[in-house]
Amino acid sequence: MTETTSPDKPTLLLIDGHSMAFRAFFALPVEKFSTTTGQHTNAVYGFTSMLINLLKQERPTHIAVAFDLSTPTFRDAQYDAYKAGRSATPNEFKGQIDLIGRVLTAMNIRTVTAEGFEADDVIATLATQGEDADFDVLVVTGDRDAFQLVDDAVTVLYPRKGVTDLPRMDAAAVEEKYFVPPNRYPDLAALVGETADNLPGVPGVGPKTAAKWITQYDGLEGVLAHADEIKGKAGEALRERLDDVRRNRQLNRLITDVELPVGLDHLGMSAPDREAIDELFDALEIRTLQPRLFELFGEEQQPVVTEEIVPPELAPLTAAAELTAWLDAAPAPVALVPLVDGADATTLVLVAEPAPGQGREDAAGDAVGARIDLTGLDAPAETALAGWLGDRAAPKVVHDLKTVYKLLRGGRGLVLDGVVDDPSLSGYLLQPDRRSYELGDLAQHHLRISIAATEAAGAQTELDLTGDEEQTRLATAARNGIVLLRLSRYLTAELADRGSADLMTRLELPLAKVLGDMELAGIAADAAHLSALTDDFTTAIDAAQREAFAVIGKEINLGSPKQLQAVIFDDLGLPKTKKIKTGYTTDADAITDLIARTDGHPFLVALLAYRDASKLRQTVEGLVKSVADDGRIHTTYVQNIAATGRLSSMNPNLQNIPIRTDEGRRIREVFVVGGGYRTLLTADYSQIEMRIMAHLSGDEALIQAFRDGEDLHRFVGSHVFGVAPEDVTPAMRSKVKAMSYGLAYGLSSFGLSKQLAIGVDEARSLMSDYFARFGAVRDYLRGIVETARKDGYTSTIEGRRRYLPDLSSDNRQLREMAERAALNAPIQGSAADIIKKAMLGVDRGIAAAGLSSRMLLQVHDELVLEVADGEEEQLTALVREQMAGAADLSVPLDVSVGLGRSWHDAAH
DNA sequence: CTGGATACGTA
DNA sequence: CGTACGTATCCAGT
Repeated sequence: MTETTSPDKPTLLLIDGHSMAFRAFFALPVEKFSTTTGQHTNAVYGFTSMLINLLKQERPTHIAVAFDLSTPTFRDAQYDAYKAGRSATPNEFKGQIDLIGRVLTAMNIRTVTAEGFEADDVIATLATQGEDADFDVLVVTGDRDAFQLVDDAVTVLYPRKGVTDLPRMDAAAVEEKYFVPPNRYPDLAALVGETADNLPGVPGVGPKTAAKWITQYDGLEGVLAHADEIKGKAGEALRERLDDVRRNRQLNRLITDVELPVGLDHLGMSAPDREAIDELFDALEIRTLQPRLFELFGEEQQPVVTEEIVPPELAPLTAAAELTAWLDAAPAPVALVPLVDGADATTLVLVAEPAPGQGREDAAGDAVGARIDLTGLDAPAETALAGWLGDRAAPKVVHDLKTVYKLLRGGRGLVLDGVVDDPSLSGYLLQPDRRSYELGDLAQHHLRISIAATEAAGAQTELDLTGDEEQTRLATAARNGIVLLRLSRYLTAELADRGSADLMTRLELPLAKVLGDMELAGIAADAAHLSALTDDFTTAIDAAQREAFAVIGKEINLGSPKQLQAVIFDDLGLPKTKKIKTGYTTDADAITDLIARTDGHPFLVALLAYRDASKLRQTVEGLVKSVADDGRIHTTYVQNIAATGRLSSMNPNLQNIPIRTDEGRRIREVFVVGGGYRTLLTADYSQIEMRIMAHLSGDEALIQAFRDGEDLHRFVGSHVFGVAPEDVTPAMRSKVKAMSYGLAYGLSSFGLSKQLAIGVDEARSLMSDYFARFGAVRDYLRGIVETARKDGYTSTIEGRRRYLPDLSSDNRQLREMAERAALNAPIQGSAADIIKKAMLGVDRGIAAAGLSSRMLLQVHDELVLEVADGEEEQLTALVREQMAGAADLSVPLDVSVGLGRSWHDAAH
């Protein structure tokens, strides 16, 4: 495979990260490598590409990448001007080092640094350790000082040009090039000098002269001792520079005994974290490298522990006595994995294994498993099972609790309780920005094990399963059960370490069941009204379309931005709007602006009317499609999508039903009270985010305003504009309102000016007046970003974290995006915490009072409930109490409640 | 058929 | 050059 490494010896690959990244940076054109967000990636790409080549060619068994630290080294202490005179690091390079670090982490390659030392010293130390342990050692660096390490075991790969041409500098190659053996290379370098390190050598002395002297006097010491014997101009120059040469030699000696946090046994090669690589390479838009990398590590070479996980035999439990006996004997907690056929759970697979320390030392074989055929249980067994499932004192672990809960409750009326962990939720609390919480992804990421089937067992729906397939499904489920238990052990410990155990067990886990109930309930839809709306909107669409076509004298697809651009900017020759990737935007803001500038161009007016109507029809049609057989619409809430802690709603999304326009609001008439219930109730928090801001900032004026029940925007307006509250005009009020909300989003004066259609100067003075009056708000917002930058994350009032690594990015766009996210996350996230607590309170309150009313929808700051006959008053009081009492802030939480037969009518 | 880009609804 | 989402459509790529 390679010419110099022996196949029987382990190979240690050591890379000087900074040096090679820098080479890569200059080898590849920076303008050709950047992401859509403007992050330059040429060094990352070049470095990673080089690394993949090296892994392929050299097949190292061990690997490390050494980096310099920005802190001074002992060399700086010895020589003020060490490395001085280097031109400043190009801006485009900064930050790519961090990204390379992230690539290495994802590849499971250790990076090594040492305070007070350079990467070279780290490499020299590891190379020496490797050599002592009888490794073949390869050093990849653009720093010639490394030549001193070369010997029979150590070879330097020194870039000739770029980062792909890496000739092997073994002892013979060094000697051929520099006329001295490797161990004397630093002697030679001391005489010749090293520009890169700002170490001037002896003028007029090049490698040839230096080598001659070194050979003649047996090393640098000899040369210095006999300096006065050396004749000629070069000898004179040497005598004038003796101190420089001694200093050079002192500085270019690499340290081979640096104390390092890692040893060789930490540096074994392992496969990359596929998911992390995918995520990172996608983000960096260097996807072409993925196949090259994964080609190196064929699936079978991934660190698959599947075969090490021996799924336990599954004891078939049918009789009540068997069931109880098994459950009594199983160590806690029990992993619960349902097998699904269609939408119905047919079999439950139960797995348990003692935690390390809980059982025997060699606990590997102690896992136990059982399966329960749900279709073949007699009444006593059914009762025993139901008792255990509903026993909150019987600890269980499941993946995707809400789905399992619905499956059992909806399909078989079995109520699940006592779930102590769900990795799809604990994984989310640990890393709310992840995009997948599939069992396999989590296992790979957190446990470094790779399971082939990431789907919960039982995703298949084939009706006629052969026996073998059935066995496979059972074995997969059993294996997933084990993974579930181990994952849960890890995640639970991590959450506890962080102090977030309560957030998990007292908020998210119980909420999953509440959401499950809401999804099962759904909300009744008025079918007749839906079709009436479809007709109305269709009429409006047709009219608008006819009008638009009449103006331009031809028929186009009004839904095609491309065709719209051609008509608006070419045919009609109207002024250009904001530039976007595909030309000029035709979004509503821009069109509205154009209408103003063209004095109401009829095509544009018709276009907006068309857009409005078709958007509404589209929404209505979506709803029509999602009405279930029970005449109700069942949305799905996703508990682990929004990085701030909010819920999201999908299939259909009931959190974006129109309300702002009269026409749109009519869609809310579709959502009505269902049979057996009296009315709908809506309850929402007023200005919850502003109240949270007042609370978190501790701004006395703002807090007092809320306590006094003032009209918030009027109050703020009176302070900002310096007028009496009653003299605040509607225009002033709306400006202040926009600004107040904008602040929580990191709004800039530019953004404010654009939104309010005022000058940037006016926007800026508006903001400074605002902050002059509400200084604590400014201090708070500033503090959030500082703290987040320091800690790496933001926190909500319930301790929910969001990690924002981009806060320290040197890419301005990325960094500023992270800063705005940091401003918003604690506010939006705290609001999410509060309404989630309120939902739990309402749910428990309803149960405790024995009411029949139920919660149906959550829309971030609003709840919609279905009220049973005669429960209006009690429920109103209960909801108010629970929502208002969900947090103890320094301001009251105002809740407004409305009743009505439809969502529209219940608004207030 | 998939995915990016665009547009737009909500809090 | 305002956060957080989900969905529909068009269109160019596979």
